[in-house]
Amino acid sequence: MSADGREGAPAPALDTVLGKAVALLRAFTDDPVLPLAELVRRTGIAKGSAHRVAADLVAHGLLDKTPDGYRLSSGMFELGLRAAVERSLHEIAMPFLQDLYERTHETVHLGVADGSDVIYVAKIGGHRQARSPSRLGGRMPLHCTALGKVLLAHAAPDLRQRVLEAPLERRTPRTVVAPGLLVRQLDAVVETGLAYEHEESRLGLCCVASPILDAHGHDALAAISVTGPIGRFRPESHATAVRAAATGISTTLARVAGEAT
Amino acid sequence: MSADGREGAPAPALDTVLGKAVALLRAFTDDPVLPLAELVRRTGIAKGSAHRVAADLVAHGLLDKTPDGYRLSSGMFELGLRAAVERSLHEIAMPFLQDLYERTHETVHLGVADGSDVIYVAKIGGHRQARSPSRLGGRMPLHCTALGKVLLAHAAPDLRQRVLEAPLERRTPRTVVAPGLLVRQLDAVVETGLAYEHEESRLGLCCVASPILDAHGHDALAAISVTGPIGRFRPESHATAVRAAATGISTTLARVAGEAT
DNA sequence: GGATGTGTTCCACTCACCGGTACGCTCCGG
DNA sequence: CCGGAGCGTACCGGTGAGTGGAACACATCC
Repeated sequence: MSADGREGAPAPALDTVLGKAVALLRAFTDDPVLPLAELVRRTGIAKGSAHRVAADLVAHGLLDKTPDGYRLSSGMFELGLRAAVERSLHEIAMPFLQDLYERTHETVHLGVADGSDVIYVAKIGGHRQARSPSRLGGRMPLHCTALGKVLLAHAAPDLRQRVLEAPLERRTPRTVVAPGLLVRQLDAVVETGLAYEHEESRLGLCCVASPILDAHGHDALAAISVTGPIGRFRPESHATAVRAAATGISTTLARVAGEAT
Repeated sequence: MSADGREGAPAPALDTVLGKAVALLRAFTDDPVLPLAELVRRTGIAKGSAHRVAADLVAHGLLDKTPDGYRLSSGMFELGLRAAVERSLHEIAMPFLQDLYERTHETVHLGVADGSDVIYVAKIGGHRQARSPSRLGGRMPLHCTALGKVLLAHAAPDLRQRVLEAPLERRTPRTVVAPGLLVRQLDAVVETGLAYEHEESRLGLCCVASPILDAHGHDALAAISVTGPIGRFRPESHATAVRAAATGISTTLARVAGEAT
């Protein structure tokens, strides 16, 4: 990561044990295994403390200790999967994503917005899947993926504005970095219920996405997309299928949960 | 040696902040949202402390506070998905599970052993899926599922012995609760690389499973299964497909990671 | 050989954490 | 209308868990 725009971490707060613990857990972004020194560097916790807290986390089964560092344990994995909102979304969406995959045989994504990023909640792909930069639980900037553009288009006005005002990071030569162009695209997304991406996050990849809306049809709870290599994959030809799946999930979700939000 | 120490009863240790925090997080087993009083009841933490720690967890983005209680947040979900081992297993296995689903159109599971339970790491199912008792991140006893029997059959001798010595919980009239019979089944599993379940965890459901073995072909890192309703689903007819997928995952896994455990 | 990066242990200070106690609230049945 | 039960929240003095700097042991690499 570089200079980040992390909204999900409002306050590090390492003056308390809990703060340190969370900071340590949050330090695992891309690299799967981190040595103690790297943890100290990323979190700014004193070496002695980091050592002890990390050991405690291992004792509690949230971290594993390996010969060359620490890593998030399977206990952590298990805990995360119990998260209520994401789980019900996941369960309801899965059959639809499944259908979509069978129809297209390309990589299918389910993502939610967090801050100015999209988080990948589910990913379905076969052996010949396009080498997409997405990982389960991973993040990508909103503005450079189809999934993100859908979420951004339906986002609260202040988030949309904040993203547009900040400099748009260029991921590839084709990434949309002109705010004006992006705004026009977003408006089109709201209009059509579809967003496209042409090699804007990774060269060789393109993508269609559609929003999963709440019961009122206003806010986007999540979004789904289909991704494929630029050669064999024509996003337009799967647009209707993606949109159909998205509305299917939306209505099912609305039917199941008439109470939460 | 990978023989882990994780017991079915994870030591809470609530004499430290971190212990309390973990205890609170671990309290979320089945119910998605728990009121403070219930948390106090389950963990045994003093009300005052529970209140404060829970509030801290909310501040750190690991819990959400709703009108009627707390729940694991999406931040927790995100964190969990970053767990190294499970993620790479998940990513590698996914295409194979996908194939399996397309071939069978029945519910496909990927699970790992933890203590005397199996934890479901992945679950693929369509709209018409059998109402299985499994949930993503959920647990079931090893002895009453096909997935569990596979894992148990390849488990370290002491775990196997420990499970067999303890009384085997009866889930349905057909659950195998006789240790002698279970031993014979487990031996057959090692022999054939396949385990079956006939309405042993839930009436109306049956299941085939096969192990994902490590590079040496001894220990089971995980297992996969196909589950279907007793009426239309004949587990034997999918046995070879399941086993083929399992060995496919095993070899791919061995090829990718020659270093980690 | 020193210089640099690690992980680990030790220990006296101190402030974050503790939990009993008390208060306000909403829902009950009487 | 009122008591009581169960809930969430707030307060606060005492104290021991947590702190982090310093010192140590071990691998590398010039």
